[in-house]
Amino acid sequence: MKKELNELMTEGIDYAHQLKSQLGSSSSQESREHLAKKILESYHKSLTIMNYSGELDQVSPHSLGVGSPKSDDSDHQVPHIIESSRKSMPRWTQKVRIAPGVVIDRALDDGFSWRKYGQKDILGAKFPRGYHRCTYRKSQGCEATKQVQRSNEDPMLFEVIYRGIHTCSQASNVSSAIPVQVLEPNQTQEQDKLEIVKTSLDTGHHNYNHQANLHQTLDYPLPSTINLESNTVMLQHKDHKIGFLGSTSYSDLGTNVNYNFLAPHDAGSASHSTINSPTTTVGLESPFENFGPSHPFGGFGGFYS
DNA sequence: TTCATTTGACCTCC
DNA sequence: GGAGGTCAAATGAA
Repeated sequence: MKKELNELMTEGIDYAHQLKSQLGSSSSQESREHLAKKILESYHKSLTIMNYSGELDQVSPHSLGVGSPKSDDSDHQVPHIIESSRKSMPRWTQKVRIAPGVVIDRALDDGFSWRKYGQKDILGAKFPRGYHRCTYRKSQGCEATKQVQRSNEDPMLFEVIYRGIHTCSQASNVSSAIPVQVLEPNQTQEQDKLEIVKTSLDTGHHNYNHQANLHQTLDYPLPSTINLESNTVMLQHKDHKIGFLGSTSYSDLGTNVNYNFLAPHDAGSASHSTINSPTTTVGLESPFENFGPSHPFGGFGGFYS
């Protein structure tokens, strides 16, 4: 299995190099897309293998309430489990900078529909924190929530804390749950994996027009081509056991590419629920879906989900 | 009429 | 006891 993994990763790197070399040439868009697709396939397979290495079983999808969201009894069977596992719910943070003139609601639109259920003044914060939950919480038992906090220093900067994974029908329409991953210092194995993926993705990004005004607090630079105001995602977990769980997407000339990668450990629930696919455990979407300008990814900063 | 937002009260955790 | 998070009634918008 290790050998197979190695080969797949190496294959991905090869394709990435090919893609990189083509970026400077006049090769066709199709050719580049084909290579990018190959890269994604390689990593998709690799991550699938990694996910099946056993570590994911620590947390079953059901235990996190991401079983069939349309189950009639979902509201009744899961609650106590959710209650006890709320702390271990996947949590990540995204920072969104609003450009002047941009409607805040639109800028913060991540493709999911949220219902605000509370607002609270936070100690030391100039602005109140808004509490939102998935609109389909009642009807589909979706436990995803988010908190929106405006920055003290920069009123145009919003910190959005997501908790839980969407299990509602939106999850299959809005492909990825998490945009880009920032690794914590003590993450090693997963970091290596991500680095490889990142390297590949970077090669594909460099040829894109730069319109992004990225505000970054990332440990590594984001591809400078992501078409969004800003994004920062940190997957947090108390015991740091969670691997990495993230995705990125970018757009170029109408072609939007969305990556969604996922590693072992506690991220298991997300891998199942993010895309609602019974046959896929790695949240890797078809990389070349075309989204119209009205698509969530085509909106605000182009992505997230 | 339905659905979303607001907001004070209540609950939970540290 | 205090701060953060959630509930739920009241209110508003479509």
